[in-house]
Amino acid sequence: MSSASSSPLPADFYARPVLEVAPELIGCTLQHGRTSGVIVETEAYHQSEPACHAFAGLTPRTKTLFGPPGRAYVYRSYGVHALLNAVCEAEGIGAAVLIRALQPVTGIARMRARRGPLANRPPRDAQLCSGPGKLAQALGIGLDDDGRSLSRGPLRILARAGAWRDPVIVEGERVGITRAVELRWRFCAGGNGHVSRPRPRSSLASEA
DNA sequence: CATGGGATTGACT
DNA sequence: GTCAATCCCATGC
Repeated sequence: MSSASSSPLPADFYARPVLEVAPELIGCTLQHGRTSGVIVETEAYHQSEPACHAFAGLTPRTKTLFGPPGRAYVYRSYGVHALLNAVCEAEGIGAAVLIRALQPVTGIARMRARRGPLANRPPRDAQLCSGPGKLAQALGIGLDDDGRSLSRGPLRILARAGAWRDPVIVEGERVGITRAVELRWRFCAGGNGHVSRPRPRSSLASEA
């Protein structure tokens, strides 16, 4: 019937320029155990620009970032939140796509339980995964997942399917960084209500 | 060994 | 709009 189950993206999908991969991940499904959601917001990072962790070179923290493509790079932000990235380009090059927001699909009750009572206030589902720290908490992704494959095992990203086969994508500037702020390396699903703030400026005229 | 910064979130003015 | 919480790790003495 209409619920087409799609396949995990192979490692080769990620072995390309990070600026190609980042927009193509919009509409794909991130799955961890029984919880999953459609990716509606991403950002690209590359060792050539100073907002990327790899800019300073290979360190213990960024070991995974320089490793083979198609794996998860998970690190702690502000001492509080776990952030999930998909490692891209060839091994030895530090590049990754930060997964910033999901539209929840399965395991929503479990996501609400993990996120706590704050996420149980309306608009509930719009706030469940509307940020990189939020989605990691909702899906139970932690530092333990650093280095894991995104093609095999409990943590996977599945190819676009169904209504998400050809999404409208809006570009904008990356969020929460202090350097290379002018690069428009943020990609969002156009008009989607599950994107994090600030919502990107759409090129479409304002609606009546 | 001490210090400072950071790809965030939630609470508050 | 502002601001603190909180931990990993890069840097420097």
